[in-house]
Amino acid sequence: MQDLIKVTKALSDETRLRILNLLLERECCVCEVMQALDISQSRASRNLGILQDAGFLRTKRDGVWIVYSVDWQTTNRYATNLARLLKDSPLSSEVSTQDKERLKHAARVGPAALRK
Amino acid sequence: MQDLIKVTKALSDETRLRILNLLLERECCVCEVMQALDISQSRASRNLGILQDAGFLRTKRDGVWIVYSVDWQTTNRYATNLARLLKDSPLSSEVSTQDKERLKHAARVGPAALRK
DNA sequence: TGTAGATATGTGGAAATGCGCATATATACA
DNA sequence: TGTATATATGCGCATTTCCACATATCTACA
Repeated sequence: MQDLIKVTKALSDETRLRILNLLLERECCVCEVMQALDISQSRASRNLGILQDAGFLRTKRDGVWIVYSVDWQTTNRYATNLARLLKDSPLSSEVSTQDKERLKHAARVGPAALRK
Repeated sequence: MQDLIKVTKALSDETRLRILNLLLERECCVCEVMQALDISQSRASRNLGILQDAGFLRTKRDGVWIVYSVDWQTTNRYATNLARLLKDSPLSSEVSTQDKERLKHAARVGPAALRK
């Protein structure tokens, strides 16, 4: 039961829904998520962490960057089911369209560079 | 997107998860839910309302009682998917087992009678 | 038509959540 | 081995959520 609660709680937030929706398109590092959703670094990092803790995401290091991607091998079966549901019918709202558009132009450049 | 948030938010609470899990067994009036989960009347009513608002439940009147049941005809497709997911693999925790056990012995008797 | 009783809802308070800001951590690369 | 920089996290504040208690509503049935 706690597994299911964790999963639904993770998805019951607009920011995290947008992030998962984005990562279903392609894997991203934190700084790309920041740019795509136009949110702060701590906000991106924290919400990615919550999605990962719920079993939706996994990480790998790529040079300087931590790359998050959807974890289809997760042990939380509910997460797999929900991720598939969202993949089969992606968000179609104005916001999520913009997210994906901004992702196209996002550079793999960290917060330090973005501040300038 | 808001539909999906509403649905996941509705399920991200233990009380409501227990209620939906219960109603997947059989329809119930509010007083039966109170008894099965051993919760207060206002708590039962409010959470049933939230589940209904999210698209999971529908109601019908049966004499003095309002009977809640899973709405498989809901317009919120996410609700149908989640309800099916939960139906296919019901909660198996200690708590939910007790809920179903208490439901067996629940009488269709209102709060007034239960207070005595 | 009155009323008992089942259900819904207003309210206040405690706890949880989400965020920005500042700072800590950790690692790639010189 | 030092350091620049990407990511994680402690903290305080504002907002939301959840509950119990009390009260309102609404309808079946006398």
